[in-house]
Amino acid sequence: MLSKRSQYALKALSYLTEKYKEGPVLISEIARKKKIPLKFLENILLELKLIGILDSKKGKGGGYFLIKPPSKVRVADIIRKVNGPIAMLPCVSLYFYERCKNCDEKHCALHDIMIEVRDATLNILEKRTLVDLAAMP
Amino acid sequence: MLSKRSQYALKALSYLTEKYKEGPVLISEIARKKKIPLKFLENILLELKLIGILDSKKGKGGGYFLIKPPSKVRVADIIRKVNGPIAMLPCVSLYFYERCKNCDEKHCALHDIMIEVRDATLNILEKRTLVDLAAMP
DNA sequence: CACTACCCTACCAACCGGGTAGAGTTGCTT
DNA sequence: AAGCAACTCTACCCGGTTGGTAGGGTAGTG
Repeated sequence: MLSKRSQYALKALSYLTEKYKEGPVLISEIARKKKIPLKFLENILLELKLIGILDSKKGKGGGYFLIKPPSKVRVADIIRKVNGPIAMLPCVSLYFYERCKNCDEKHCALHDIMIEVRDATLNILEKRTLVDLAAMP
Repeated sequence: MLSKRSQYALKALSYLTEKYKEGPVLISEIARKKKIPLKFLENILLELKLIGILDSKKGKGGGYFLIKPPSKVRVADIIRKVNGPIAMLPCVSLYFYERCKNCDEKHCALHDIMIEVRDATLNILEKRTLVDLAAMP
């Protein structure tokens, strides 16, 4: 499961994508519309800014906004940065790889299965961007 | 990512599958061979017994053993019982479903993407059993 | 009797999912 | 130019869970 933090981050980003052309959006507006605890969201948006996905403007008329066009931001990358590895095991992660101490990867059946799962997942998440998240009928 | 607990559980079960015909296996043997902290493993095996995957025998010649043929135990079910939901969001989980407070599932693009991911994952994990975990060359 | 699973307590460090207070920056108004 | 309101930003605190380490006691079985 994605952490609450990651779930909220995705929800917030999808809202910011909808409002992409309308300039800065208030934290409080996002919190209200997406039903996210205000102070927690504040913290999450700050992280997304440090990561380089969002930027913010202080003072009246301020708020948060996407720094890049939504079509350039992949869902897989957001999840990796906010939640961590997408793979189920460290020894099959592409971006967070760690060697397995208790098995030989060449002869580990668990390893093979989890690589399959990882590839199937990435095949979906790396093709999707924020644009796909905001596609509302 | 799977929790350490789940990773250890899978490793332990794959070892018990290899030794399926040889009777009870000592906790200490599993811990040594799979490099799992002994006391932590003790706790994990106990849970697997309560869940109904293992049984144990005390005294000399005792230990833990599989209660069912390895071919009857699906990897997906082990993960669900030890780790929890396989899906990335509660609102797309089959066995741990929770309604989404901040979106309408019929019009939520995130929801749709995560259902795709879930199905791709389950398509692999529900076909695999312990037999596949122990397949060593 | 020795062996082994079982069960309990206590401790620790780090992270998660929040809550609360207040300081700092900016823009608008007067 | 001053002041206020609208905002972000920073910091600290809480209870619970994760992933251990360590130790000891109990009970069933060959």
